[in-house]
Amino acid sequence: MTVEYASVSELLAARGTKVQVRVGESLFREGDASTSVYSCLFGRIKIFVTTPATRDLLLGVKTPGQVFGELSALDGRPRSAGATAMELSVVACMSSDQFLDSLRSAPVVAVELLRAMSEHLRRSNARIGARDSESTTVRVGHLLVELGEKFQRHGASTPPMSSVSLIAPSVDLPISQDELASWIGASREATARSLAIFRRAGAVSTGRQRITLHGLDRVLAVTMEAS
Amino acid sequence: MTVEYASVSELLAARGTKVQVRVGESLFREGDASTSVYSCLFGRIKIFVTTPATRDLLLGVKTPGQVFGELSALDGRPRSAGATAMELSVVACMSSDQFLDSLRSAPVVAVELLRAMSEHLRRSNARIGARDSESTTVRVGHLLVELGEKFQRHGASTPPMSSVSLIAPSVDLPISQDELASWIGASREATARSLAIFRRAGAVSTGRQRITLHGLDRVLAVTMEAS
DNA sequence: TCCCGTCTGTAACGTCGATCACACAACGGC
DNA sequence: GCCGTTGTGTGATCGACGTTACAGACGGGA
Repeated sequence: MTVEYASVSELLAARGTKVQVRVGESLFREGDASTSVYSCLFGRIKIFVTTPATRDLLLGVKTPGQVFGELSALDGRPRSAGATAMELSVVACMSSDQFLDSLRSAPVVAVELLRAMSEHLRRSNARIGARDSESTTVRVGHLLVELGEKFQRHGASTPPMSSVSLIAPSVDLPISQDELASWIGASREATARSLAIFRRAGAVSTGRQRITLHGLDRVLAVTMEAS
Repeated sequence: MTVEYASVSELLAARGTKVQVRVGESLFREGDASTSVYSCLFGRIKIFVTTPATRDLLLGVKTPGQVFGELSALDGRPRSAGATAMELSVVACMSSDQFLDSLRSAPVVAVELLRAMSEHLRRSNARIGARDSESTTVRVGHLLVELGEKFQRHGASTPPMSSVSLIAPSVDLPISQDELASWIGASREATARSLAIFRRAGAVSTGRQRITLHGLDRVLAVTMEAS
């Protein structure tokens, strides 16, 4: 007899195999034939496609409670994207067969997964629309806010330096400009130029492998006025 | 007692309400609160988002047997895209509630829908990747091939004019350059220039509201050499 | 500590495509 | 048939971004 779960992440947390992954370690790569499904329990996993030569393009960042790798588990086709740990993480995984059995015996979980995939599809479609009509600066701004939200939740944020920081707490993003650039599909130089705009506006500070956001609202404000 | 169906389209074909839609008629628009789910029984339905002003961006074309409008039915959020008939069509529709009940009582259908949505997600992600690395001409070529495949299946193709046509049958696309341009997210002028390349290569003929493909393989060949 | 590799920051230049501008063809209404 | 409207085809200009190039900063290893 099986216990009832409300979502795929609960199912995986309870019945999946726990695996620890180190920074930069890859769970699977684009084109792989593996069909396991994963759930992030701790840490951050980046999902990306490798487009022309060696350029990655960020599709999303998985944080605790989020499921990934479900596409190949559902249709049996090769991985459409790669998954790599951005920091020390713990994931739960399960074989495609066991996963599909669970879905068939627990329709509630299947419907919950359908809802989660709806969100993905909405995001992807919105991104397709945004691609054409937004400048590099706007795309940089959106990505910074998105990453900022992901990182401020469980991440180590900078201690407040003044009373202003209480209103707009700083968030450190431990990523290089190269990474940032490839994620939004722009050159590193264009990304650096855009970052300079945010820096001059006081919305971010930049350093080696580090981008500090001085309040997501301020970043968003600069993004907006760059229309 | 409910009959067992193998897929959502079968379910809708058997239990949904049939509706006829005329050319240009809209089933729902982006932002609408409706939550019905649809299946195309006959004809072609285009799915699109409206980005900045009055520009549409094509997300897909639904042909008989394909389901659409399922995102809002699954998560209850507003329509993320619009649906309009490209020609006289017949669709089957069902309320969100009845749809969700059916999924819960028929896990096989839910899993089948999950597989279909996996495909959508793969397509969307591939498109995000393609956006950055492909020129207008290449994007035009891909769209022409995609539309050509959709239209040659059930569409009225031009009668063969020579023995060559047997190898490379012509397909008529009844669309304007304006539409084509907005679908790939380019200006009409840039699209017209790209079409000129295909025309000079003999891969297509162009006319008023009409693009005739002289063999999908030839279109693809020109697309390739435009790398 | 020194040195080299990696990362950041910026400038110069070329190119693709958006925008503007205009000529012409096709179709529709009168 | 005549003319207004809509759609096609193409040239000119301009801006944003990719590319190339280089200078300086930081960090790790010998």
